[in-house]
Amino acid sequence: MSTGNPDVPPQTLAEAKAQFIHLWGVSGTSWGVSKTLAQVHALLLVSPAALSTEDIMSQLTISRGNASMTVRELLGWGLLYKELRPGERREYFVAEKDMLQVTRCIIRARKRRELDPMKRTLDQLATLPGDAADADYRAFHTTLTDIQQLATASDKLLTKLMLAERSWFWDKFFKLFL
Amino acid sequence: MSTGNPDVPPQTLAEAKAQFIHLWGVSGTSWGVSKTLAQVHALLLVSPAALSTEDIMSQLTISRGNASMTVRELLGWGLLYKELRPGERREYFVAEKDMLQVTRCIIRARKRRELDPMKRTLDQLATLPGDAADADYRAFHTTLTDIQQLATASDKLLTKLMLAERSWFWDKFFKLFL
DNA sequence: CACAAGTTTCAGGAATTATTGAAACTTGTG
DNA sequence: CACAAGTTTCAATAATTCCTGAAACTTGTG
Repeated sequence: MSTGNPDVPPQTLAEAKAQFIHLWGVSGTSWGVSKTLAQVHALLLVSPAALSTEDIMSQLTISRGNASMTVRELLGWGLLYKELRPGERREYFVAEKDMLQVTRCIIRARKRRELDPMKRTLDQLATLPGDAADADYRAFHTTLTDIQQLATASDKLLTKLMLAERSWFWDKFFKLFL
Repeated sequence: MSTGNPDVPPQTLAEAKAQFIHLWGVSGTSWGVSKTLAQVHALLLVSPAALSTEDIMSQLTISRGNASMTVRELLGWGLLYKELRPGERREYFVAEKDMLQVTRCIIRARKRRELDPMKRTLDQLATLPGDAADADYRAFHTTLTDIQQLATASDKLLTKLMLAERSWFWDKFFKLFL
């Protein structure tokens, strides 16, 4: 599979797929997700059929170890499903294709890994007692309280998005905001 | 300044500051922002007074070059202001402390750098013509259209947040969602 | 139980990204 | 204009993160 050179309008489906996989890899990278993880996800997002580890390895030219670990991680995020075929030992994987579900999975995973621990630390830091006459203390305390507030608001918003009904989601997200 | 070891409840303001700076650095890293950038930002967020490059270097134990480049980048994001003191050549920097503004700056910068280019590529890929009877093409086209739709919705939401009045922001963000 | 087919693990190497530090540059001043 | 005080640049290096590949493991089968 080619490099997916961007900015050249794709002529064939294979080119377009390669460009999409490349795009997803680059985007992932700039949001702290490893290139391979994003690319395996992209590959499966545009595959109508389930793919085996073997398929993934060869289509993305990555090692067996990398493919295996990456697939397991995506399963952990809830972005992939195993497809077991009777009489075959080999495992196949399909991506969750519903972008609302995909969004929910990503929000859930990142909230759990990053936002929640961060909030715990902030809570602890914000309680530090101190001298209200000390400018240093006041600056620290005010900033921490403000950040805490923002973190709490984000948390609640994300939780709501995560649990929302599809209809609620589109109602609010579209009618209200756009 | 110490390492900011987390999970140990801070006893002094200096410890708490160090922990906050550490936290911000770690969080930045997992969202694709360099540790130093996040830490310089954190340092200035909790400093009541403006700091010079010299101050930043010594408080975070980083090199002059690193401090200079980082400060410039934060200025570019709109997260820092220069403070010039009459009769002094040295430049001082203050952080934007209003977390709503901070949020807007971050949204603006990341939208411009990541979301916008991505949307352009998606638009191009989604227009690829093809055979509706081909499962491969259908999978590609459907996924791309869905992602495009999500990207457009996010774009609009972020734009609205970015430009919103403070009152609108809190009204919607709190009353409606939480 | 020996083997085949497939999966997982992980130490070490490769690739990427961040940081340093010294030299070049700018700018105000006597 | 020479100097001092400060800032920026960037090639070299350090640190981090990612990926490979081979060995160990698992599991179904004759």
